[in-house]
Amino acid sequence: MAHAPIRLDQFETYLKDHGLSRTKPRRVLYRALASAGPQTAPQLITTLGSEMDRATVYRTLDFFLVNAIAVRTTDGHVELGESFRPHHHHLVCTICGRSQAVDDQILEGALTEAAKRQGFMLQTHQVELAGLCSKCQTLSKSVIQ
Amino acid sequence: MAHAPIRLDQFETYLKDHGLSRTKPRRVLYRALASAGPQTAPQLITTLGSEMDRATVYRTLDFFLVNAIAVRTTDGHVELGESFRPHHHHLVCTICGRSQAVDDQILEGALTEAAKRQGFMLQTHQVELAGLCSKCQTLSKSVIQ
DNA sequence: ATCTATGCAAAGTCTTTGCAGTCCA
DNA sequence: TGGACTGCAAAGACTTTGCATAGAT
Repeated sequence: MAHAPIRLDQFETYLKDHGLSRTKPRRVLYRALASAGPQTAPQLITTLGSEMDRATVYRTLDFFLVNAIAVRTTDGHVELGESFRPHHHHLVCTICGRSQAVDDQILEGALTEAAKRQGFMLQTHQVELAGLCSKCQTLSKSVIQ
Repeated sequence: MAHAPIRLDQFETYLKDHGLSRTKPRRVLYRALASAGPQTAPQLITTLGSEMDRATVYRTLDFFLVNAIAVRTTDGHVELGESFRPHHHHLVCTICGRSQAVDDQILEGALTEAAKRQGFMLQTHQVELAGLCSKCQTLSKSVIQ
């Protein structure tokens, strides 16, 4: 999964502007989410175990969620909020749980048009897609046949 | 939370048509989800603990998810899938709060195509749109100018 | 009759919590 | 310095797994 450059200074500014403490664990977790995308707590613990305690991962995750620095996705992963990454939606595989980002201008346009057909001027939207990824499509076929 | 009548026969038919076993625990879990709406595994275990084993709750939940009988929501709850409750999206006006249903085949097609572009076969989706309804667009213009 | 699903019980993970020490503003 | 944050360690909650039995087609 490709990601935009890590805007660590944007994060620091955000904390400062909101009167929140800037600590090492918060920076570490922010970098992890910015560079590796949506992850679960256990995944982050595995990756960051040497840099911060498990309890701190959970507490910092809660802190991020409460302060809108991150959001939870349909499949239980956590990712940076809208302010810290480009706008996109999710596509989750219902079998293997793999999740990938959708950044699709055609889809964005379709949403705007659909709203317009009903007389609305679209301001915001949330979209969650779920289905079978290419790998699981193949696997389920071979099982069924 | 108000819910549509429990279509247990629809569920039975679905299982039969897909060559899946119809068992008591599956019926119990289905009724629980149909009558009480989205719930977490622990909640279901508390409620149904006397009727089925914890392990069975988890296994049946997985079974429901894999077979698209249920889906997972953003906050980690599980609810019945599209086939077992009316499909609809919402369009909410951010000023007057008026909400209307969206039943737009073009939009549905656009979602399917967007998933396909990433190699996914779309099974379910959730869409929430928000913006200004025609009336409030007019009103806000007259206020601004 | 065969194959699948369930219950039981135990093991394995994940998450939360209390407290003492450390770091930030 | 004072208050907030972190690490450590233990407790608690959640989820998964193996195996024998019961149930479904």
